[in-house]
Amino acid sequence: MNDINSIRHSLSHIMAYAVMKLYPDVKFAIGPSIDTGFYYDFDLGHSLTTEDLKVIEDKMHEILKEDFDFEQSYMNKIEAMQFFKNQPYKLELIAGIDDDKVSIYKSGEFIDLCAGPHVENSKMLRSCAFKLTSVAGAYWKGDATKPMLQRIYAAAFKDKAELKQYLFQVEEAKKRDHRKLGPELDLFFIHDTAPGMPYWLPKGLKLFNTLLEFWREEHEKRGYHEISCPQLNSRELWEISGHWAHYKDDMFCVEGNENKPFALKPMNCPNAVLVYKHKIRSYRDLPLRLSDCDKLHRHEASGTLHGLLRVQSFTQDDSHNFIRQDQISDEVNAILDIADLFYHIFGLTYKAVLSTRPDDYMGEIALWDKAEASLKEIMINRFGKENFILNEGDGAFYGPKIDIIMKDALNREWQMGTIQLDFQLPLNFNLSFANEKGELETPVIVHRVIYGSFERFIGLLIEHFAGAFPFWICPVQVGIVPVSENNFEYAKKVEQLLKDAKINTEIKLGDYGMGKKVNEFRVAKVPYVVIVGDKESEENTVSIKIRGGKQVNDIKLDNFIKELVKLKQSKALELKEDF
RNA sequence: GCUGAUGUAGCACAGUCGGUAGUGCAAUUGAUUCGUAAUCAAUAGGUCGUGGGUUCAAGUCCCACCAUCAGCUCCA
Repeated sequence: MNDINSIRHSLSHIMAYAVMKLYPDVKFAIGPSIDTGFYYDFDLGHSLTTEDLKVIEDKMHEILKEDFDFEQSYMNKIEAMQFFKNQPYKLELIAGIDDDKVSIYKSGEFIDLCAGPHVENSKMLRSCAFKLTSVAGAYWKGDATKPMLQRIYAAAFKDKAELKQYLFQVEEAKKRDHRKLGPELDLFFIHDTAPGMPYWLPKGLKLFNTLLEFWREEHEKRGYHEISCPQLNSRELWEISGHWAHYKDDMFCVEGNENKPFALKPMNCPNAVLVYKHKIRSYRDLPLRLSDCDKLHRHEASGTLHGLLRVQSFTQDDSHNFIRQDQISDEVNAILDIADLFYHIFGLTYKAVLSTRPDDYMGEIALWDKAEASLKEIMINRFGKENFILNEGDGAFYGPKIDIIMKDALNREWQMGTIQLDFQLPLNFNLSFANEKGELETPVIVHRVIYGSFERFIGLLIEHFAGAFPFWICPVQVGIVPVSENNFEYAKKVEQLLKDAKINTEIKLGDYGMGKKVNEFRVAKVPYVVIVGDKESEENTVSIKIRGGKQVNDIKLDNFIKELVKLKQSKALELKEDF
């Protein structure tokens, strides 16, 4: 009965009790349990600081010394409204309850509108461990137009050991944070003068380009045609596409010469549409898949930026597929196949979400219904009925969509790939193609990305692998350490041969000890450190230290290179350890 | 954008009651020519995020702005 959720939920009531004692005028909102503890939202009429948390936490411990039951009782709505007459948020909640019977919990002097469950008695919470971790603003009912409340978050577990373990895990996860690892590994940095616009360093760009190259190969095989379009477009284009009306606050605008306003493109769609319109199209041209990896700029609210995961300048691995209505199912399936391939190669797991027609939809309802039915069928066939999330009414106004969600090191969710059907843009731009009878038909546009954006995907990869990437995407695949200056010549020969074989190689010819050089490569998480001394140069071999610590000696140089080329081609997740 | 917090050398950090900034690693130079997680020594490096204010005196106190961090909202 006293599962961890009732414990956490009960502790949230204890916290509310403590806040009530410290701030008698407080208005209570809601206080649920969450994965790692609980929170409670309060309206105090003023904000809380970190110091206040300590006071509240002390008060909670004081309350827990008391001995009281968590008593459930019921009221009808009228009684409840009367009882909570000074609690506007509770009144709103009561008004929203369908049943006339309302559940109330009393714990000590604190009485709350609550469906439970709770532990039976405050004694049962004494052995538990909790820590108030942060204060944050949170909008009432998650609505930015409603008042901002003060939310207190707490971590809570069955005992001290579990809490300590959790706090330790959080610290460990922070070490995987791409914002720390990325600059440390010389992949990228972000300067204060260009918030949310990453600088790609040589190693980071190498990784970026490896992903891009893989992407190009796989998409060319599947009938995609890459294009590139203007970064700056006249405002007129955005007015036709409808973006100006909906999106102008998020666009970086440029005052053009001769009073012609321009804006940096926040998405590629209108340009792709112009490429489509560049020629008269026939049904024989469809599906026409126009992909592009141009840079996009979106002005984001200042508090939302997050390393590479939420930036203002980024590169979607975009494509706009122009198809006939009866090609929707096949096309979406083919795109999901690509997504499977790409995520599988990196060992990434994901969650798929189908979002359907919102209230403010545009277009023909029959087309929506048909498209949604086929998307649903695809999802059920691929993931099983229970293994995808259906967000009714959460689609874009122009069409239903499938999103791919992944988690970062700290379990925060990020949208990666997305497949969006669009019935509206073809109408805004008056797109057409000639069918078999020579009549004009309107195509459907599928907007789709697989990585999502290279920036976000790389951010996630850094965290997923903690910087120790699979061999084929490592910016430095082999590090070379000569034992002494006498071995520089042979070391350079090894370097040249590896480079000829297109293996990313770095050599350390500095005037300092080899131990330090080996360590530098270890810190940089280089998969193979090649050590060459007199013995190796005489025998034309290498000794290697493999990432993780294993050592292998006396490997024939030509064999080593051959094996690395094979490893690179295989795109294996694991390093080869036997040579 | 909103709520709270943070900002000292490339990085990690110290700096007490307001008295004019330090340590380690990295860098540079010299010595060392070395067999696997960091050779020794010396040197250099900072308008303490930016701009105002209080004060005889500000890294330290106050205000504004910028950036970052934890959330909320939004989003690839």
